[in-house]
Amino acid sequence: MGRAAKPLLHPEKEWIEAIRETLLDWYDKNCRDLPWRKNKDPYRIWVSEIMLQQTRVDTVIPYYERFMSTFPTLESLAEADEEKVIKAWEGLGYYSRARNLHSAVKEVVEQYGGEVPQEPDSISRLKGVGPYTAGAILSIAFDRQVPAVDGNVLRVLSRLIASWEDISKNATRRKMEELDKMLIPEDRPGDFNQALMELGALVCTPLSPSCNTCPVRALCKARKQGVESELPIKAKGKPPVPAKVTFGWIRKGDFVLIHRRPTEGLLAGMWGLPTVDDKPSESAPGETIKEMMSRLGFQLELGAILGEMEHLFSHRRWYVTVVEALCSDYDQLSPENYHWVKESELSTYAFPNVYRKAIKLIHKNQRNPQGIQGRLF
DNA sequence: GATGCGTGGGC
DNA sequence: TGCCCAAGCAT
Repeated sequence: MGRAAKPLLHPEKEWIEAIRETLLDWYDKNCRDLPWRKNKDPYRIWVSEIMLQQTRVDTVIPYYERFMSTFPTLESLAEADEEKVIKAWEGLGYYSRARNLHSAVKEVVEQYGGEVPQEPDSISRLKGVGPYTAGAILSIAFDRQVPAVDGNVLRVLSRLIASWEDISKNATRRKMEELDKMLIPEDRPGDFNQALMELGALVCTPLSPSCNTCPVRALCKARKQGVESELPIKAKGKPPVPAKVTFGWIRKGDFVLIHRRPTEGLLAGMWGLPTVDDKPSESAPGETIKEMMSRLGFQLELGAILGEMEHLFSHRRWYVTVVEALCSDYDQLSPENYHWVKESELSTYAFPNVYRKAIKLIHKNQRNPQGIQGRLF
Protein backbone atom coordinates (compact mmCIF):
# COMPACT_ATOMS: atom_id res chain seq x y z
CA MET A 1 0.00 0.00 0.00
CA GLY A 2 1.28 3.41 -0.91
CA ARG A 3 4.27 1.85 -2.65
CA ALA A 4 5.25 2.72 -6.16
CA ALA A 5 4.26 -0.36 -8.11
CA LYS A 6 5.77 0.76 -11.38
CA PRO A 7 8.91 -1.23 -12.15
CA LEU A 8 11.85 0.28 -13.90
CA LEU A 9 11.28 -0.87 -17.44
CA HIS A 10 13.54 1.67 -19.05
CA PRO A 11 16.76 1.32 -17.12
CA GLU A 12 19.64 3.67 -17.83
CA LYS A 13 22.36 2.51 -20.17
CA GLU A 14 25.04 2.94 -17.55
CA TRP A 15 23.10 0.80 -15.10
CA ILE A 16 22.66 -1.94 -17.70
CA GLU A 17 26.36 -1.91 -18.54
CA ALA A 18 27.35 -2.06 -14.90
CA ILE A 19 25.00 -4.95 -14.19
CA ARG A 20 26.34 -6.90 -17.16
CA GLU A 21 30.01 -6.44 -16.37
CA THR A 22 29.73 -6.95 -12.63
CA LEU A 23 27.53 -10.02 -12.87
CA LEU A 24 29.59 -11.74 -15.58
CA ASP A 25 32.79 -11.02 -13.69
CA TRP A 26 31.27 -12.43 -10.51
CA TYR A 27 29.97 -15.49 -12.38
CA ASP A 28 33.39 -16.22 -13.87
CA LYS A 29 34.84 -16.39 -10.38
CA ASN A 30 31.97 -17.99 -8.48
CA CYS A 31 30.01 -20.28 -10.74
CA ARG A 32 29.61 -23.79 -9.37
CA ASP A 33 31.16 -26.76 -11.09
CA LEU A 34 27.97 -28.60 -12.04
CA PRO A 35 27.76 -31.73 -14.21
CA TRP A 36 25.63 -30.05 -16.88
CA ARG A 37 28.19 -27.29 -17.27
CA LYS A 38 30.87 -29.63 -18.66
CA ASN A 39 30.02 -28.65 -22.23
CA LYS A 40 27.26 -27.03 -24.29
CA ASP A 41 25.67 -30.18 -25.64
CA PRO A 42 22.03 -29.03 -26.05
CA TYR A 43 20.76 -32.47 -25.00
CA ARG A 44 22.69 -32.35 -21.73
CA ILE A 45 21.50 -28.79 -21.08
CA TRP A 46 17.93 -29.81 -21.91
CA VAL A 47 17.84 -32.75 -19.51
CA SER A 48 19.31 -30.62 -16.73
CA GLU A 49 16.77 -27.85 -17.24
CA ILE A 50 13.85 -30.27 -17.08
CA MET A 51 15.18 -31.92 -13.93
CA LEU A 52 15.84 -28.54 -12.31
CA GLN A 53 12.23 -27.41 -12.71
CA GLN A 54 11.00 -26.85 -9.16
CA THR A 55 13.83 -29.04 -7.91
CA ARG A 56 17.02 -28.20 -6.02
CA VAL A 57 20.47 -28.57 -7.54
CA ASP A 58 21.66 -30.94 -4.79
CA THR A 59 18.67 -33.20 -5.37
CA VAL A 60 19.13 -33.21 -9.13
CA ILE A 61 22.86 -34.00 -9.35
CA PRO A 62 22.75 -37.77 -8.57
CA TYR A 63 19.68 -38.26 -10.76
CA TYR A 64 21.34 -36.34 -13.56
CA GLU A 65 24.55 -38.38 -13.40
CA ARG A 66 22.58 -41.63 -13.44
CA PHE A 67 20.28 -40.47 -16.21
CA MET A 68 23.16 -39.38 -18.43
CA SER A 69 24.93 -42.71 -17.89
CA THR A 70 21.78 -44.59 -18.83
CA PHE A 71 20.85 -42.29 -21.74
CA PRO A 72 24.09 -40.58 -22.81
CA THR A 73 22.73 -39.26 -26.10
CA LEU A 74 19.47 -37.86 -27.38
CA GLU A 75 19.14 -40.90 -29.66
CA SER A 76 19.59 -43.36 -26.80
CA LEU A 77 16.80 -41.66 -24.87
CA ALA A 78 14.56 -41.57 -27.92
CA GLU A 79 14.98 -45.31 -28.43
CA ALA A 80 14.37 -46.25 -24.79
CA ASP A 81 11.16 -47.77 -23.42
CA GLU A 82 9.07 -45.33 -21.46
CA GLU A 83 9.11 -47.77 -18.56
CA LYS A 84 12.87 -47.45 -18.33
CA VAL A 85 12.74 -43.66 -18.57
CA ILE A 86 10.20 -43.41 -15.75
CA LYS A 87 12.32 -45.81 -13.73
CA ALA A 88 15.32 -43.51 -14.09
CA TRP A 89 13.15 -40.60 -12.96
CA GLU A 90 11.61 -42.39 -9.98
CA GLY A 91 11.92 -40.34 -6.83
CA LEU A 92 12.44 -37.00 -8.57
CA GLY A 93 8.73 -36.12 -8.71
CA TYR A 94 6.64 -34.38 -11.35
CA TYR A 95 6.71 -37.49 -13.53
CA SER A 96 5.02 -35.88 -16.52
CA ARG A 97 8.35 -34.10 -16.98
CA ALA A 98 9.94 -37.44 -17.83
CA ARG A 99 7.14 -38.50 -20.15
CA ASN A 100 7.14 -35.13 -21.91
CA LEU A 101 10.92 -35.14 -22.26
CA HIS A 102 10.86 -38.64 -23.71
CA SER A 103 8.12 -37.70 -26.15
CA ALA A 104 9.88 -34.46 -27.15
CA VAL A 105 13.19 -36.20 -27.72
CA LYS A 106 11.49 -38.69 -30.02
CA GLU A 107 9.97 -35.80 -31.91
CA VAL A 108 13.38 -34.19 -32.32
CA VAL A 109 14.65 -37.42 -33.89
CA GLU A 110 11.66 -37.73 -36.17
CA GLN A 111 11.10 -34.10 -37.14
CA TYR A 112 14.51 -32.51 -36.82
CA GLY A 113 16.91 -35.34 -37.66
CA GLY A 114 18.05 -35.60 -34.05
CA GLU A 115 19.23 -31.97 -33.84
CA VAL A 116 17.64 -29.82 -31.13
CA PRO A 117 15.91 -26.98 -32.99
CA GLN A 118 17.42 -23.53 -32.52
CA GLU A 119 14.38 -21.44 -33.38
CA PRO A 120 12.30 -20.19 -30.41
CA ASP A 121 9.02 -21.17 -32.07
CA SER A 122 10.20 -24.68 -32.89
CA ILE A 123 11.77 -25.47 -29.55
CA SER A 124 8.77 -24.05 -27.67
CA ARG A 125 6.46 -26.47 -29.44
CA LEU A 126 8.27 -29.44 -27.89
CA LYS A 127 6.42 -31.08 -25.02
CA GLY A 128 7.50 -29.86 -21.61
CA VAL A 129 9.45 -26.92 -23.03
CA GLY A 130 7.87 -23.69 -21.79
CA PRO A 131 9.10 -20.10 -21.90
CA TYR A 132 11.80 -20.60 -19.29
CA THR A 133 13.22 -23.87 -20.59
CA ALA A 134 13.19 -22.66 -24.19
CA GLY A 135 15.13 -19.55 -23.16
CA ALA A 136 17.55 -21.54 -21.05
CA ILE A 137 18.43 -24.03 -23.81
CA LEU A 138 18.64 -21.36 -26.52
CA SER A 139 20.82 -19.02 -24.49
CA ILE A 140 23.05 -21.59 -22.77
CA ALA A 141 23.52 -24.13 -25.57
CA PHE A 142 23.23 -21.86 -28.62
CA ASP A 143 24.18 -18.42 -27.29
CA ARG A 144 20.94 -16.89 -28.42
CA GLN A 145 19.92 -13.58 -26.83
CA VAL A 146 16.72 -14.97 -25.32
CA PRO A 147 15.43 -14.39 -21.77
CA ALA A 148 15.25 -17.30 -19.32
CA VAL A 149 13.20 -16.07 -16.38
CA ASP A 150 12.78 -18.56 -13.55
CA GLY A 151 12.00 -18.06 -9.88
CA ASN A 152 15.55 -16.92 -9.15
CA VAL A 153 15.55 -14.33 -11.91
CA LEU A 154 12.11 -13.05 -10.86
CA ARG A 155 13.42 -12.52 -7.35
CA VAL A 156 16.76 -10.99 -8.36
CA LEU A 157 15.23 -8.61 -10.90
CA SER A 158 12.39 -7.65 -8.55
CA ARG A 159 14.98 -6.59 -6.00
CA LEU A 160 17.32 -4.94 -8.47
CA ILE A 161 14.58 -2.62 -9.71
CA ALA A 162 12.54 -2.61 -6.45
CA SER A 163 9.40 -3.97 -8.10
CA TRP A 164 6.33 -4.51 -5.92
CA GLU A 165 4.51 -6.57 -8.52
CA ASP A 166 3.35 -10.06 -7.59
CA ILE A 167 5.88 -12.49 -9.08
CA SER A 168 3.36 -15.32 -9.00
CA LYS A 169 1.48 -13.59 -11.81
CA ASN A 170 2.13 -14.41 -15.44
CA ALA A 171 2.05 -10.76 -16.39
CA THR A 172 4.96 -10.05 -14.06
CA ARG A 173 7.03 -12.83 -15.61
CA ARG A 174 6.44 -11.34 -19.06
CA LYS A 175 7.53 -7.90 -17.88
CA MET A 176 10.65 -9.38 -16.35
CA GLU A 177 11.39 -11.13 -19.62
CA GLU A 178 11.31 -7.73 -21.30
CA LEU A 179 13.70 -6.37 -18.71
CA ASP A 180 15.95 -9.42 -19.05
CA LYS A 181 16.05 -8.89 -22.84
CA MET A 182 17.43 -5.41 -22.29
CA LEU A 183 20.07 -6.74 -19.95
CA ILE A 184 21.37 -9.77 -21.85
CA PRO A 185 24.68 -8.90 -23.53
CA GLU A 186 25.22 -9.96 -27.12
CA ASP A 187 28.43 -11.82 -26.49
CA ARG A 188 27.52 -14.04 -23.52
CA PRO A 189 23.74 -14.59 -23.29
CA GLY A 190 23.97 -18.02 -21.67
CA ASP A 191 26.49 -16.97 -19.05
CA PHE A 192 24.50 -13.88 -18.21
CA ASN A 193 21.25 -15.80 -17.73
CA GLN A 194 23.05 -18.35 -15.60
CA ALA A 195 24.74 -15.58 -13.64
CA LEU A 196 21.35 -14.13 -12.70
CA MET A 197 20.16 -17.57 -11.55
CA GLU A 198 23.42 -18.33 -9.78
CA LEU A 199 23.20 -15.04 -7.91
CA GLY A 200 19.66 -15.90 -6.88
CA ALA A 201 20.71 -19.35 -5.71
CA LEU A 202 23.87 -18.34 -3.83
CA VAL A 203 23.51 -14.69 -2.76
CA CYS A 204 20.14 -13.11 -3.49
CA THR A 205 18.28 -15.86 -1.63
CA PRO A 206 14.57 -15.74 -0.73
CA LEU A 207 15.17 -15.37 3.02
CA SER A 208 17.97 -13.23 4.44
CA PRO A 209 19.85 -12.40 1.23
CA SER A 210 23.62 -11.90 1.61
CA CYS A 211 23.62 -8.30 0.48
CA ASN A 212 26.95 -7.57 2.16
CA THR A 213 28.73 -9.91 -0.25
CA CYS A 214 26.55 -9.21 -3.28
CA PRO A 215 28.50 -8.02 -6.35
CA VAL A 216 25.66 -5.77 -7.50
CA ARG A 217 24.61 -4.33 -4.12
CA ALA A 218 25.56 -0.81 -5.24
CA LEU A 219 23.24 -1.20 -8.24
CA CYS A 220 20.29 -2.65 -6.31
CA LYS A 221 17.26 -0.36 -5.90
CA ALA A 222 15.73 -2.51 -3.17
CA ARG A 223 18.96 -2.32 -1.20
CA LYS A 224 19.13 1.44 -1.74
CA GLN A 225 15.58 1.75 -0.39
CA GLY A 226 16.23 -0.72 2.43
CA VAL A 227 13.40 -3.01 1.34
CA GLU A 228 15.41 -6.02 0.13
CA SER A 229 13.91 -8.30 2.76
CA GLU A 230 10.35 -7.27 1.79
CA LEU A 231 10.80 -8.18 -1.85
CA PRO A 232 9.75 -9.92 -3.96
CA ILE A 233 5.99 -9.93 -3.43
CA LYS A 234 4.54 -13.38 -3.89
CA ALA A 235 0.89 -14.29 -3.36
CA LYS A 236 0.36 -17.27 -1.12
CA GLY A 237 -1.02 -20.49 -2.51
CA LYS A 238 -4.00 -22.32 -1.17
CA PRO A 239 -3.60 -24.88 1.61
CA PRO A 240 -3.58 -28.60 0.68
CA VAL A 241 -7.03 -30.09 0.27
CA PRO A 242 -7.64 -32.92 2.75
CA ALA A 243 -8.74 -36.30 1.40
CA LYS A 244 -9.20 -39.77 2.87
CA VAL A 245 -7.84 -42.68 0.84
CA THR A 246 -7.48 -46.40 1.34
CA PHE A 247 -4.55 -48.57 0.29
CA GLY A 248 -5.22 -52.25 -0.34
CA TRP A 249 -2.57 -54.63 1.02
CA ILE A 250 -3.15 -57.78 -1.01
CA ARG A 251 -0.71 -60.68 -0.61
CA LYS A 252 -0.01 -63.97 -2.35
CA GLY A 253 2.72 -65.82 -0.49
CA ASP A 254 5.76 -63.55 -0.47
CA PHE A 255 4.25 -61.25 -3.08
CA VAL A 256 2.19 -58.08 -2.88
CA LEU A 257 -0.19 -56.77 -5.51
CA ILE A 258 0.58 -53.45 -7.14
CA HIS A 259 -1.32 -51.81 -9.94
CA ARG A 260 -0.74 -49.07 -12.45
CA ARG A 261 -2.51 -45.88 -11.55
CA PRO A 262 -4.61 -44.05 -14.15
CA THR A 263 -2.63 -42.20 -16.81
CA GLU A 264 -4.01 -38.87 -15.64
CA GLY A 265 -4.09 -37.13 -12.32
CA LEU A 266 -2.08 -37.66 -9.17
CA LEU A 267 0.94 -39.95 -9.61
CA ALA A 268 -0.26 -40.66 -13.14
CA GLY A 269 0.82 -43.99 -14.56
CA MET A 270 2.94 -44.90 -11.52
CA TRP A 271 2.91 -48.36 -9.99
CA GLY A 272 1.52 -48.53 -6.50
CA LEU A 273 -0.76 -50.19 -4.00
CA PRO A 274 -4.40 -50.37 -5.08
CA THR A 275 -5.82 -47.04 -3.94
CA VAL A 276 -9.25 -45.55 -3.73
CA ASP A 277 -10.55 -42.21 -2.54
CA ASP A 278 -12.92 -42.61 0.36
CA LYS A 279 -16.04 -40.59 0.09
CA PRO A 280 -16.44 -38.55 3.28
CA SER A 281 -19.96 -39.90 3.86
CA GLU A 282 -18.87 -43.52 3.92
CA SER A 283 -18.12 -44.84 7.35
CA ALA A 284 -16.38 -48.20 7.11
CA PRO A 285 -12.73 -47.80 6.08
CA GLY A 286 -11.88 -50.09 3.18
CA GLU A 287 -15.42 -50.53 1.99
CA THR A 288 -14.67 -48.56 -1.15
CA ILE A 289 -11.64 -50.64 -2.07
CA LYS A 290 -13.84 -53.70 -2.02
CA GLU A 291 -16.19 -51.91 -4.32
CA MET A 292 -13.38 -50.97 -6.63
CA MET A 293 -12.03 -54.50 -6.84
CA SER A 294 -15.43 -55.98 -7.45
CA ARG A 295 -16.06 -53.39 -10.13
CA LEU A 296 -12.86 -54.56 -11.80
CA GLY A 297 -14.23 -58.08 -11.88
CA PHE A 298 -12.87 -60.02 -8.95
CA GLN A 299 -13.88 -60.66 -5.41
CA LEU A 300 -12.12 -59.48 -2.33
CA GLU A 301 -12.42 -60.20 1.34
CA LEU A 302 -11.36 -57.44 3.68
CA GLY A 303 -9.00 -58.21 6.51
CA ALA A 304 -7.52 -56.20 9.31
CA ILE A 305 -6.75 -52.51 9.25
CA LEU A 306 -2.97 -52.54 9.18
CA GLY A 307 -2.44 -48.91 10.00
CA GLU A 308 -3.30 -45.32 9.42
CA MET A 309 -1.04 -42.51 8.35
CA GLU A 310 -0.91 -39.02 6.95
CA HIS A 311 0.93 -37.88 3.85
CA LEU A 312 1.31 -34.31 2.66
CA PHE A 313 1.61 -33.33 -0.98
CA SER A 314 2.05 -29.72 -2.00
CA HIS A 315 -1.62 -29.46 -2.92
CA ARG A 316 -3.26 -32.38 -1.13
CA ARG A 317 -3.28 -33.88 2.36
CA TRP A 318 -3.90 -37.62 2.45
CA TYR A 319 -5.30 -39.44 5.46
CA VAL A 320 -4.50 -43.03 4.57
CA THR A 321 -6.00 -46.26 5.89
CA VAL A 322 -4.08 -49.40 4.94
CA VAL A 323 -6.37 -52.42 4.75
CA GLU A 324 -5.38 -56.04 4.38
CA ALA A 325 -7.44 -57.90 1.78
CA LEU A 326 -7.68 -61.41 0.36
CA CYS A 327 -8.19 -61.89 -3.34
CA SER A 328 -9.71 -65.21 -4.38
CA ASP A 329 -9.41 -65.05 -8.15
CA TYR A 330 -5.94 -63.73 -8.89
CA ASP A 331 -5.88 -65.05 -12.43
CA GLN A 332 -8.39 -62.49 -13.62
CA LEU A 333 -5.94 -59.68 -12.99
CA SER A 334 -4.69 -58.15 -16.23
CA PRO A 335 -0.88 -58.22 -16.25
CA GLU A 336 -0.84 -54.88 -18.03
CA ASN A 337 -2.20 -53.17 -14.99
CA TYR A 338 -1.30 -55.50 -12.15
CA HIS A 339 1.97 -56.99 -10.95
CA TRP A 340 2.93 -59.20 -8.08
CA VAL A 341 6.13 -58.00 -6.53
CA LYS A 342 8.19 -59.27 -3.65
CA GLU A 343 7.35 -57.42 -0.52
CA SER A 344 11.00 -56.68 0.08
CA GLU A 345 11.23 -55.02 -3.35
CA LEU A 346 7.96 -53.14 -3.19
CA SER A 347 9.50 -49.84 -2.35
CA THR A 348 11.70 -49.99 -5.43
CA TYR A 349 8.88 -50.99 -7.78
CA ALA A 350 6.23 -48.74 -6.41
CA PHE A 351 6.15 -45.09 -5.77
CA PRO A 352 9.17 -44.62 -3.56
CA ASN A 353 7.81 -42.16 -1.07
CA VAL A 354 4.22 -42.55 -0.07
CA TYR A 355 4.46 -46.31 -0.22
CA ARG A 356 7.74 -46.53 1.60
CA LYS A 357 6.02 -44.84 4.49
CA ALA A 358 3.07 -47.21 4.21
CA ILE A 359 5.28 -50.29 4.12
CA LYS A 360 7.18 -49.13 7.15
CA LEU A 361 3.89 -48.71 8.96
CA ILE A 362 2.69 -52.16 7.90
CA HIS A 363 5.88 -53.86 9.03
CA LYS A 364 5.81 -52.04 12.31
CA ASN A 365 2.26 -53.19 12.96
CA GLN A 366 3.08 -56.77 11.96
CA ARG A 367 5.78 -56.78 14.60
CA ASN A 368 3.24 -55.57 17.12
CA PRO A 369 0.28 -57.89 16.69
CA GLN A 370 -1.26 -56.73 19.95
CA GLY A 371 -2.39 -53.48 18.43
CA ILE A 372 -2.17 -50.92 15.68
CA GLN A 373 0.68 -48.50 16.13
CA GLY A 374 1.02 -45.07 14.67
CA ARG A 375 -2.64 -44.21 14.73
CA LEU A 376 -3.06 -40.64 13.75
CA PHE A 377 -6.80 -40.21 13.64
C1' DG B 1 -5.75 -16.74 -14.79
C1' DA B 2 -6.12 -20.70 -11.77
C1' DT B 3 -5.16 -25.25 -10.80
C1' DG B 4 -2.72 -29.78 -10.66
C1' DC B 5 1.50 -31.95 -10.43
C1' DG B 6 6.38 -34.46 -6.03
C1' DT B 7 9.95 -34.23 -3.26
C1' DG B 8 13.41 -32.95 0.19
C1' DG B 9 15.60 -29.30 2.80
C1' DG B 10 15.69 -25.23 5.82
C1' DC B 11 14.23 -22.56 9.64
C1' DT C 1 6.83 -28.65 13.85
C1' DG C 2 4.41 -26.64 10.12
C1' DC C 3 5.24 -24.03 6.95
C1' DC C 4 7.89 -22.10 2.71
C1' DC C 5 10.30 -23.03 -0.73
C1' DA C 6 13.34 -24.79 -5.71
C1' DA C 7 16.45 -23.61 -12.51
C1' DG C 8 7.93 -24.56 -14.53
C1' DC C 9 4.65 -26.61 -17.60
C1' DA C 10 0.14 -28.17 -19.29
C1' DT C 11 -4.50 -27.46 -19.35
